[in-house]
Amino acid sequence: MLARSELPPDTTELARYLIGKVVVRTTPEGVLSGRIVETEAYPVGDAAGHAYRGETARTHALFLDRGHAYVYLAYGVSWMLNVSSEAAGVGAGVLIRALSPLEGIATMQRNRRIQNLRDLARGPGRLAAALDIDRRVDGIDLCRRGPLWIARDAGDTPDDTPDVGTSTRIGLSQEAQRLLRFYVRGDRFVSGPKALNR
DNA sequence: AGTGCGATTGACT
DNA sequence: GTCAATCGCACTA
Repeated sequence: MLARSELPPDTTELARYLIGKVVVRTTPEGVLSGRIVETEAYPVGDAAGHAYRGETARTHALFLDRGHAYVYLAYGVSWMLNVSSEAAGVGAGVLIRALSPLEGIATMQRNRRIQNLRDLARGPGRLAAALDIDRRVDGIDLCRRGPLWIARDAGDTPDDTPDVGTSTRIGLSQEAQRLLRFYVRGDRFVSGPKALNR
């Protein structure tokens, strides 16, 4: 499990820091997990961020201390998993965009109703569906063991650092030019157009 | 109360 | 490559 004190207290640094960490979901079906291979930062003052116009019922979790889950429904279709990223009362977050599946792959395949490993958790809505994430886990503390938390892979070593690329964020009409997306170069579980993944 | 549109996806050409 | 699905905000009146 990650201690809150080790999370960089800055949204953009946290987005970079979370690459390579592991999202763990515990359900009655068993443990589901995947390594984070793609994130996006939505820092303070970002017009594309949900916290930009202040706290509302929906965005409450973005204003919790860093390391809490903010989960919302996009386009009425897909759930999005974010990690709150600043001090309590300050609204900002990191969107988790893709996972490399680790544990519980058969259950994820059932949750997604597909077999193809590459498409299981490649994209924010897909990863939420694979891990059975929805509003039930909104506001959960990801720095405590529970239904949803973030871990460091047991196999990680300091010299095992992935090659992380930076690009513009995906699907935005505002603040579209800012380089706030982070991804593992060459990883087949990263989403987005080829041009953004060099 | 009505409107516009979004941090997406899957089906289809 | 195009496009509809589907829902809940945020905003206007």
